[in-house]
Amino acid sequence: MRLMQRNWIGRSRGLQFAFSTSGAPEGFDRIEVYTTRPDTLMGASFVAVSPDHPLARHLERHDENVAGFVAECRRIGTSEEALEKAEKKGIDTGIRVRHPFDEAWEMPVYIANFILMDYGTGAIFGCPAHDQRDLDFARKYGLPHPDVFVALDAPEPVEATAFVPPKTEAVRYVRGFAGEEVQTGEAAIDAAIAFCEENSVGHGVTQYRLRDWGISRQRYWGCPIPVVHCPACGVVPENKENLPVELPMDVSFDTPGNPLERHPTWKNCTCPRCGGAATRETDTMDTFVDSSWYFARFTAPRATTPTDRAEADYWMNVDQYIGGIEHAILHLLYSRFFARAMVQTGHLPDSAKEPFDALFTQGMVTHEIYMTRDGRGRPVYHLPEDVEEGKLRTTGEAVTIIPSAKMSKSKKNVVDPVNIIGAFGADTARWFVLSDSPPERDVEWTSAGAEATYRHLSRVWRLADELAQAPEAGSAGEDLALQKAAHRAIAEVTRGIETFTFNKSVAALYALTNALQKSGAGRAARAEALRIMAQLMAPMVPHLAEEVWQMAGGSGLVAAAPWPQADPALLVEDTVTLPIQINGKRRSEISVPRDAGKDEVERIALADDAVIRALAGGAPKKLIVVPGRIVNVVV
RNA sequence: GCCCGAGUGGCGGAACGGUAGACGCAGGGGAUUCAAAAUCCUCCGCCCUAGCGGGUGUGUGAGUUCGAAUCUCACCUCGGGCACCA
Repeated sequence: MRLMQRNWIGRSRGLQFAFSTSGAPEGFDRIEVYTTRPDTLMGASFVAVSPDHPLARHLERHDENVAGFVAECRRIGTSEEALEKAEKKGIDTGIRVRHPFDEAWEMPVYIANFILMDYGTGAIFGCPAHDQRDLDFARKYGLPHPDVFVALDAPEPVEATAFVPPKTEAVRYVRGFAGEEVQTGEAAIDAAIAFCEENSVGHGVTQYRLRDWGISRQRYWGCPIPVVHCPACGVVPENKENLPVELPMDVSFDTPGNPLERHPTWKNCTCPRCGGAATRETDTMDTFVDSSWYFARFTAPRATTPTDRAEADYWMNVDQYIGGIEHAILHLLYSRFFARAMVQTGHLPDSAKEPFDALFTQGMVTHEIYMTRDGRGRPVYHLPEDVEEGKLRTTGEAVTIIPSAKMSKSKKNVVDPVNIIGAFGADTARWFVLSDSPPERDVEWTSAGAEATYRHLSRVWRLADELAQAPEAGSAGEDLALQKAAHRAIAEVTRGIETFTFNKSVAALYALTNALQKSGAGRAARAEALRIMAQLMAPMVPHLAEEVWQMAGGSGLVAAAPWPQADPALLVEDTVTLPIQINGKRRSEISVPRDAGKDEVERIALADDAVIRALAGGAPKKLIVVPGRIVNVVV
């Protein structure tokens, strides 16, 4: 998670410096470049700038060839996929630069299609030996590719494949200029930056990758952006007393597009500055803007200011964030950013700089997608409940089944638990949803088994109902056995809830139900076990739990009763069954007292039939006894 | 291409390096019933065996260990993210 965010932010440390030029137009006597590998400066063979670089823009106006090339780059440049497949191309500007360490060393300046204007300075120096893109480019245009460093074990010069070892790996520098001859890339980079700073060649720079942080969307569903477009004053912010600008309710979605665009009374307004006729911004904010700070707002939902500091101080932080992995680098990152800003503006306490104390990443619920096509061949999606055996319920038309994907309203592959609730009740629906899959995993939705869940809950109710018929007193042994089972359930259900493995909690409750059903315990012991069961299942099946609680003699509401505590003394067994392995394979098992010493376990194990057979009179080569766990005999 | 994550019965899934498959679903057999529903009992990874029992088995291949689903390395498949970032 943190790694994904780190990659997204794209922090890098490098060197920024300038090449001095010759033959360049006025105002371009220096070209600033940025590199994360300043240690490869002696392997430079060309300089390349982005088609959007000021130099390229300048040349575009004076040179037909350049204009043609740049236009071509822009044409391809729109689609990311095209960009990926596009060949590395460039055009020689005729301009030359001098190497910062050697006045006599000249290199050509290209405009190249693979250089991005919005990262670094929009200009690079190419080091073909240690960058595949640069190497492809250099080979295409017949430029040299001198090695800067070689592998320690196989010092071969670079040919078709650039030599790019991890920065943590030590290599031998053959054209180094700072630091040791043999050093890691990391060390060399640090040494190179230090060297360049000392010699006033350049300075170290930490870069962040900038990505699309635009917040506006052309749609109705979102907070209006409180900005007014005035023909006289231009773009004007709405006055504070008019905030918030609220969405109009009387909109229709009959025609495609943003309804705000064609809403006359909302769209037309007066300019907050000059009072003249103006129009509102019809773009709205993406929902991530709201979701990035709603948890802070929730601490004081009726406050007239964004937050109430006393309330925020009291309630923040968020104890537990639960969300899908798709939020990892979007919502979670934006929220952290917002929280930092809100700490600085005084809306949140300092401790909320990181607003979430814990994160649980839940899986997605998936379902098949059912599709037909309309008269014009456009896809039409259908709800699962409208489809039966591959055909539409209404018309009998066959549907195309698209493999399972995350549920989405637009694809209509959503299911509503309302069917289960209608047939079996809310308790069954909740238990069913929690029972099988651990929540961090993706699950294919199926309602198969809902009925079985209902049968199980009925069985629990029946067990409570039959309590009166149980014998007044059971044997002490049976009573104790049931008590132990109940306390084991307390331990397991509690652990399951605390670790979000609700499926394991449910499994433990099944086990307790089975134990109760088979038990010969007396009425008091059964009632106690039932009360514990009611408490343990209350979070999952609150209605049934209250009933069972009452039937078993609980007082008040089970929801108000304190969570039961497992008695450690009841969690241990007096005798344990130990598996016996012979050469690591399970061959037998023995029963020993819980507190049996190693010697005693050994003695019992060596008396076991299977062990005697395996040893055939000889002595074991080795005997491993892990108390309470296992015995392994090596022969 | 790079970076994460996951691969266990027919299915959902359990297993601090210590009896693989808990618990559930589906399925088989039986009891009860005139019959059914409901309920209860029982079996249930695969192969061999009449049975007792044996072999084999956690994506594939190696390794560490007395012992590996679990740890290490390589590979395969699937899912997700990023993707010319100098």
